Amino acid sequence: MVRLGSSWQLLSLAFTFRTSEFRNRVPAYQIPSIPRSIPIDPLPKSSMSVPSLSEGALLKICQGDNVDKPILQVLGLKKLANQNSSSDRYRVFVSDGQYSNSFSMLATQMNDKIINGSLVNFCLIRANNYVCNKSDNRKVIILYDVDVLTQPGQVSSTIGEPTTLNPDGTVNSTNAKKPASVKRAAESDVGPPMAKRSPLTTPNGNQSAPKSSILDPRPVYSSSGAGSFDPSQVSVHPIASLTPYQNKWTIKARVTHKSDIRRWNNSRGEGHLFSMDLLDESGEIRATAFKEQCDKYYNVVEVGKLYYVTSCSLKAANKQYSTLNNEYEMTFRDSTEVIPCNEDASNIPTITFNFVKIKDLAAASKDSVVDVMGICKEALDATTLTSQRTQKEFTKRDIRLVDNSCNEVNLTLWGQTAETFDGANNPVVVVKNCKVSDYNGVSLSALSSSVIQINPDMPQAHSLKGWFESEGQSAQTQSLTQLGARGGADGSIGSNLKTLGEVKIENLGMSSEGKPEFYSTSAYIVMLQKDRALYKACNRVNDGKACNKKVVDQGNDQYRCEKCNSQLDGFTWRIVLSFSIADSTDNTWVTCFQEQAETILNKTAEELGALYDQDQDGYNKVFQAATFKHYDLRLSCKAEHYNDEQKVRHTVRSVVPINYDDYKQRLIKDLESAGIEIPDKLSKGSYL
DNA sequence: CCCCCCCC
Repeated sequence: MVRLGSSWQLLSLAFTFRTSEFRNRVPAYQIPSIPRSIPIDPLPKSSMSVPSLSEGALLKICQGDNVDKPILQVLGLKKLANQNSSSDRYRVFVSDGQYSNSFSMLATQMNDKIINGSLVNFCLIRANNYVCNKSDNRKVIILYDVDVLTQPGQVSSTIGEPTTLNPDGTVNSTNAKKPASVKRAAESDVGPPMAKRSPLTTPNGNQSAPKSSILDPRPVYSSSGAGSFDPSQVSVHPIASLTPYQNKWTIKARVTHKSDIRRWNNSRGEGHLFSMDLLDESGEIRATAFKEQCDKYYNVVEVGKLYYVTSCSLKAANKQYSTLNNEYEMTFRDSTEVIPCNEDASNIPTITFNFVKIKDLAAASKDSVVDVMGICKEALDATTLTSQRTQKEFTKRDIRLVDNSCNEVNLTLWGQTAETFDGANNPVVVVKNCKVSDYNGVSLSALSSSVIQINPDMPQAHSLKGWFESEGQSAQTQSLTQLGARGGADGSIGSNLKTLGEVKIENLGMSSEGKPEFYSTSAYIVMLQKDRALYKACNRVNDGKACNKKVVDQGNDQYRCEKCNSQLDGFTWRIVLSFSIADSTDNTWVTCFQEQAETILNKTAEELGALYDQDQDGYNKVFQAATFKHYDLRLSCKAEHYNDEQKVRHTVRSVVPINYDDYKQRLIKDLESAGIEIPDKLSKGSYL
């Protein structure tokens, strides 16, 4: 009964389909899942009657005709091998009673109908929304929205004797039935007027399709004919159907994001590029234009507008750098064209937001990507910094957002966005795709993929503005971003709280190349390196900043600083302290500098230098006294190379004597979450 | 062919 050829597997390899879920940008409180109980589609009142199939619909669809809501029978379902996709995909064998087609796919948002048992073999469906896509030489029908018209078991056999369509959507002359009933596209009375045929646009010959009058493929726009673009000649493909294996296609999509032009210069060469995000009914994809294409199209493309885009190269998207819901990304090539589209755009979605209330950011996991809307309560000035890591200069600006959850959060803007931001008159700021960071508690950081809108004309924005003007600006609010809230500069125990054993097991600091990772811990100092703890430093002040680089003692009260390239009469003592910290799980050697070292040794660098010169015994006692003290520490760690060997260096960023109230509360919580009951005699209540 | 998103 169900005819499953070996091509099932082939198709599953060539075909990819993505869900409309936004993967990789799912905070902890928003876990996508398939609902467990889904109501079965409402049935017609006369539930025992079986509607007629739309005979011939599948052939028409494969020829490009638009058949309105055809009624089809499901003859088979096959779950495809899950290729790292977040959701199962089903291939459907469908029949219209006259023809059957084994190259149909069920959009994943329809999966619930299979899971709840309503979409079963032999059932009848109405395809409310579908597309027919040409993938290589195959016609693939994607069923976006179907209603199941029969109850399970109501129909238990194949209706009619359908002829299987060829993979390319054609039918062989020997088994073609009732061809007269199949109208030519141009004569069709359903759907929009179709394009005229041209012999030049039938590229694939008719080897497998002798009955050419019926079986000619639809005209396909050829980008080789410069300036020949005619939207009416074009078969528009859904973004979700694009794969690297197709050469010629056109999408009709809205630009939801456009990056600045960025320049690069590395070992592989130099150049410049911009990228944009494209959205249609079926999905989204990022497109990048390099060099000539960047110059050609940067000014053509406007955010929010619709374009036909043709013939880019597709390659696997690097999910590390994109939160877009697509396995692929596009690269412009010479033959790519981007043509503004002024047609009706009602079916092309506009950018959508999935706003998270500021209050709820406290529960969002670090590095998740969220959309936020808030009133800009304050905008600090833009400042210029130099990255320690890359030595590149960049601009940043912190702004403070508040919403009607009466919570505030800092959002950091970067680069051009930071420079041009205008926070005057408390604008509504909408930001799509910003990163949740644990800096100073909870804060937000814009990404290059962030879309920022100021005072957008949206109902929620107007209502937020109204709230702020009427009550918000004088309301009692609380900020999630504050020093010390979670791992702040005051050293209070903070976010990313780890035991030393966890830090090692998790290889903290090893993953992100050269970029420090921060963590907090409570530990004892068990051993200090007292030799080489001091160095003589350059005391020159340049631009208000001390040089502090190590100087060479010339022996005649003269010191040489290579950094400043100068001879000095004096120096200042500075401390670089190495010590080992331990908790019940492990121990770690860490480094700390001047300020934190002075806290730990309870001496200033100058005092310690004097002891070093004049009182060896006193110097040693300073280190003895510092041993076996218990601290709350904030550390950063990153991998560094020491001749071929990779080691993680841990640096103390802040240190305060342990807060035992906090510490015992954490221990009690840990014990309880491990399922251990706290005996009553410990009067837990007094601790919590 | 980029892939930086920086601050502690």
